Amino acid sequence: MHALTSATVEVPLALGRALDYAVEPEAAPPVGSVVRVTVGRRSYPGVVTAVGPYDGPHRLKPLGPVLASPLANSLLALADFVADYYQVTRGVAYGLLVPAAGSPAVEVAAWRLTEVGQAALAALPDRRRLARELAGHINREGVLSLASIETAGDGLRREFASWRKAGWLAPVAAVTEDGAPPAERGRARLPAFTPAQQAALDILAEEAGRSPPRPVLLHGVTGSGKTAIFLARAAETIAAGRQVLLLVPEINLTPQLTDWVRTALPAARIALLHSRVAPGERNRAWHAAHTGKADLVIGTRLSVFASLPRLGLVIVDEEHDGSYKQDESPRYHARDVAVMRGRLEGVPVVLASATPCLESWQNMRLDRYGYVHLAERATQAPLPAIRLIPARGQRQQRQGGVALGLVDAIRERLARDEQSLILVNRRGYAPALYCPHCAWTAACRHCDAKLTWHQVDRRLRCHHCGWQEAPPSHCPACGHAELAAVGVGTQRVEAALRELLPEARVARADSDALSGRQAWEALVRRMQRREIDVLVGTQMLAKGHDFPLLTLVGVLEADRALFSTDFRAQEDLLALLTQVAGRAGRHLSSDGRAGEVIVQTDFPEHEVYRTLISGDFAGFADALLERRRALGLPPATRMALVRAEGKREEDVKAFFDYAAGVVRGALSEGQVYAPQAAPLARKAGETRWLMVVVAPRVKPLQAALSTLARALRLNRPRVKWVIDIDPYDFG
DNA sequence: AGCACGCCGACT
DNA sequence: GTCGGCGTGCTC
Repeated sequence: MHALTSATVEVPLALGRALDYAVEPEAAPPVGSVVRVTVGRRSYPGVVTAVGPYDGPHRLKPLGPVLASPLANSLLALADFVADYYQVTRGVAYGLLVPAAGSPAVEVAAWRLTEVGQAALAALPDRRRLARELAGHINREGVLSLASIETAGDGLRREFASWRKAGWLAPVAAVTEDGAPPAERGRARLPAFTPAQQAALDILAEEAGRSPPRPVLLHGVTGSGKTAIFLARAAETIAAGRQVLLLVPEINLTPQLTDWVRTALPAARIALLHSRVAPGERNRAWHAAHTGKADLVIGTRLSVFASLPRLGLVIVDEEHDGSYKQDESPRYHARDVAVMRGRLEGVPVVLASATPCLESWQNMRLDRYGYVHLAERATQAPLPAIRLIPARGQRQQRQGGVALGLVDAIRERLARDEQSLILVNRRGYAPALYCPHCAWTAACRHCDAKLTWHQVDRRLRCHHCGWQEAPPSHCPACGHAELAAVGVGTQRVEAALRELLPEARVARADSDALSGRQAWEALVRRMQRREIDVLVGTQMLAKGHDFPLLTLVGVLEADRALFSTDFRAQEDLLALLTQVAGRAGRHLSSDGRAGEVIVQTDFPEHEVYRTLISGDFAGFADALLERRRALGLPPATRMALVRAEGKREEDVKAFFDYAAGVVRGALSEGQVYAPQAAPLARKAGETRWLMVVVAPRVKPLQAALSTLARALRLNRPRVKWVIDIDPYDFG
């Protein structure tokens, strides 16, 4: 009987254990290697966690190809942390570490011009600008280096792809990397720093020199030059021969930031790792990071797990942004994972924001984080003027939800050939179709939600499950003939503005009007070409491009956040308003005036609005923190949510009877709140409940929930359940 | 997580 | 008579 050798592999499935594969003893890949394996009839990337003799009962399948050399132990430790903390299997957590496309490292390092290509190029008309540009990247030996493509723009990459398809290029097997020394690659081109910026930079350098370094909160008002500061740190890190990880929120802003980074760090080798990058490209970027060929990785939340063997600095830009929290399993928070990664690797972490989240603020106050505050703008442009105007009460003075004061302000911009942006926190035309006679409202038959009236195609839509239907001609309850659309959504605002300002070119930007990236980019171009005077849209406009001629931002329906059931709604509103204020304030108007922000509110005395005007974020955050402490809410405590949904309500209730019992028995300190119907108690035909668990510290919370997770995986309940640690979404 | 197998309802 | 619902069990 032969002694069989096996490699134990964690696969990204909710299996709860690793699988063994047959390997040749002398050809076994080392622990930590990324490999491809077959599970059932499908193939997955996995991570080798052990190699040794096999004496188990299974008939082993052979191990697939090795996709990448071993991941660092610190990275495996990070995944172990994620598995324990967020209650997912080790396999799923390890799945975050492997390249999404999961194909082996590209062997090709460069491309050579073929004879066909040479001939074609010689006959190329001058007007093919992109082709000419790409040809300029070919060196004297007729070789086009991969690096020049990786750092190129979309257009050039498309051109490159078409050359390949046409057979103009042939692959060249791996050539030596371009050998610019780190000092050169870490060269920075940044504007001269103000004394305040220089002081901030000094503190960051000092904090980075601590051993071990602690995370630093880089808190700076819009326009204070935060980006320049962390890029200067990035440059120093690269010059020292280390790699930098720059996390950005999941937004359309990435191309702009990327351009900025490329200008500031002209010689750095940059890899982009966000979901919009095509799989092949992402795979290449992953390997560039893993092999140490990339100096800087820019990416969204998933890239917090990028393999970076020489990691020297982690930056989380807009650290308060909610898109860092994944809302599907594994429900990790990239900011928190970044902080943990910094701790595990002994690397400094910079958390940058104009409106830090309370979690980070508290850590700063407790001296767990360093603090750098930039209170002044680095540019000449003054902060935009904030104006609060009444939203309700004067019916005749507003139309379609737009106050006449705001309409006048838009008119002023039209006269000056400037642009306005109107933010409405709700899409559709009106959030309800209402019978004025009997108070009936159109409701979704699958959810506990009202249907939204969409005027554009005259349909009623559910924004929670996608259901749509034609409107009834008469009230189904009382037969009344006239149904009224009540409330305000983007479509109604758009319609109202078209009517009030017939000379204005009005466009709408929400998920109904813009599906996909092209539509968004087309809109951005139209804005840049001044083909739009007034842009009406949802929050998606708050982030995003810089429009030089945008001098007015109007905000409608902001007060809704003040009455939200979400305890974080107020800080989120302040962050949103601060961000949109930044949209208006980037540049001076033609006659030298600052941008203006007009918020329609009936609560001008509310602390969110007062803070927006005063800029006293510290006072706001400290007061909020005090209140959270009094209420026993995060970040003063740690919270977890157990959520479950099922077709039958009794199943869901039975589940929570059981789950509540398990957690009550296992929680040593803290509190298990009674299970309750979720805010949207019925969604897409499913009954949804949730249970809140709070503890003064993470450890007991985590212990109790891992007991629950184990119990639930053992005796599978008849409902879909999730455990959400540090929840942000209570829907 | 997928995917197959398996046993009970409304339809080409 | 078949298509298809999701309960149960397995993946090396």
